[in-house]
Amino acid sequence: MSWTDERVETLKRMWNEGQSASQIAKELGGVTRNAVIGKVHRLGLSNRTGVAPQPAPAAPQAAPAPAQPAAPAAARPEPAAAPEAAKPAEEDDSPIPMSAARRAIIPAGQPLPPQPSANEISPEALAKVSEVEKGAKKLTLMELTEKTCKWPVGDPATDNFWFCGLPTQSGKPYCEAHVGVAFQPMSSRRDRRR
DNA sequence: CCCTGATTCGC
DNA sequence: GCGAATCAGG
Repeated sequence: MSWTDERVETLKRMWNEGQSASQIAKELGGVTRNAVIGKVHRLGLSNRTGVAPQPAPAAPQAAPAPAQPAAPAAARPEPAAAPEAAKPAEEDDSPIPMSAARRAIIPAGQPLPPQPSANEISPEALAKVSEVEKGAKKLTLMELTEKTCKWPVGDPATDNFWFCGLPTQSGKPYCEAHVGVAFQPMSSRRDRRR
């Protein structure tokens, strides 16, 4: 397999969606996670943040060059992300707008099984879950394995029901995001690494 | 042991 | 440019 434009595009999209290299490799097929990571580096997008920080290579500018109003060079707005024409089919692609993903998921009345005894779950975790569910594999009961997140989504009495299916982090039954809401430590633990 | 990304280096 | 092997970490 080779890196066709299409495959590279998928790679970029998934990488920016926060998918892991192994997941991307699985999706693309014919490549290993190493290949994916290697490509990611070659493309120079190891940093998943949408906007490149740009280490300000600005020249020291010894002399401010007073005279000569010069042209309105001004600051470079940095085009940043292009509008990206929406794809016809395919799922909706959101660049992780943490702020917007703050709706009340878990509307009262819905049969949410592992309903955490505690009523307050970290908003971060909730946001992450709603995010993750958009990209869930939507597995059926039979498709679950020890490595797939078993978090149920939707109403079991309707067709709108599936299991998350994303990779479990370790020996847990859920993916990282769902572990976050499934197991709430005795005391709210605050630790943000990375 | 499962996984993650990062780096190296022969091809 | 590519990616397996390896490294470093959770």
